[in-house]
Amino acid sequence: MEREEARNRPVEKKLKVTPQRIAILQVIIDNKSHPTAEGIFDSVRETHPNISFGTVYKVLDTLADNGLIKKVQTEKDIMRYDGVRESHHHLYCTDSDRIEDYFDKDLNEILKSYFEKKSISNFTIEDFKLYITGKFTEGKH
Amino acid sequence: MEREEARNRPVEKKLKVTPQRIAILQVIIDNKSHPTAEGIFDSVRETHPNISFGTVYKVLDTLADNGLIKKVQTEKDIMRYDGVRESHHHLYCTDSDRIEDYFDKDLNEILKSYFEKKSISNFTIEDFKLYITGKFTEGKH
DNA sequence: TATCAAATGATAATATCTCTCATTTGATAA
DNA sequence: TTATCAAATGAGAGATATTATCATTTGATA
Repeated sequence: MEREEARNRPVEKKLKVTPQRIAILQVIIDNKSHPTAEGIFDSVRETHPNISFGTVYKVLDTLADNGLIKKVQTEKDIMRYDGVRESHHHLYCTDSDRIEDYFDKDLNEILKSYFEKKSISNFTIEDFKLYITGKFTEGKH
Repeated sequence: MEREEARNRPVEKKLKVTPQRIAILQVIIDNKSHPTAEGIFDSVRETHPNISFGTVYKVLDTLADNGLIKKVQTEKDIMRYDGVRESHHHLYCTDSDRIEDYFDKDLNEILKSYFEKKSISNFTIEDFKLYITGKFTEGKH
């Protein structure tokens, strides 16, 4: 699934399409659970046993700098990475360290129109994201 | 200013009121710019030359665990701390590493009523915060 | 003012992430 | 297809933020 995607994203930004970048992007795109650099490293190692940690960090930085993936902060001091590029919000569980994406077009509209009317002095808004903290309840979670 | 505050907060949670805790809280409450652990350490050292880094981290963790201060994530992998306890949002500058508090009661109301009507499946909301990214423009910033 | 759980200070250890640089490689054009 | 070269990689050292350990000290309570 999404085989093309991992190859196409670097091209968009005129970045070299290396096997390492494809593999790393593939992991992030397939894995919806916001993996850490270490998790990505472990996964990529399965198919690229020689890739180094330094490369993983550099690729992640490059991809994030070019907006091809997003860095996500956690309560802990570990970065996580998100391959979803459409505007979305995050659900943070206060029990576990889990983060889930939250898509809500209505909410996006409300926020967008709110800040079209109301500007913040001395600040130009580029983007906003809602961090919703709480607890996952029963069910599949 | 706010001299009592730093003494009272630990009492609320039945934490021991130690000089180190008072000093650290004082720095965070006085300093509106979301200081780092290092910045806090440096400030506190001026009045408590023997305090250790480990103590600063432990106090910060204890205070944050008890909700007396808040941990704030940055794009970098450094934690920052916020002494403001009333509900507020954050402005992130994409140029500098600066974070500013953003208070907006109207926005809080809109979000609150939105999520009263619309629930998220399998998730119980405890709190939400809007992370607004953009750039500080001319003026005092 | 005696007691003791809790907090502190000193220091070592861990973990995440960055840097350096020699080598390799993807993209471009001859 | 092949030559060229800027850019990317791998290996390993290094930097920095944070945590752990533990003997000593201290704040709160009785």
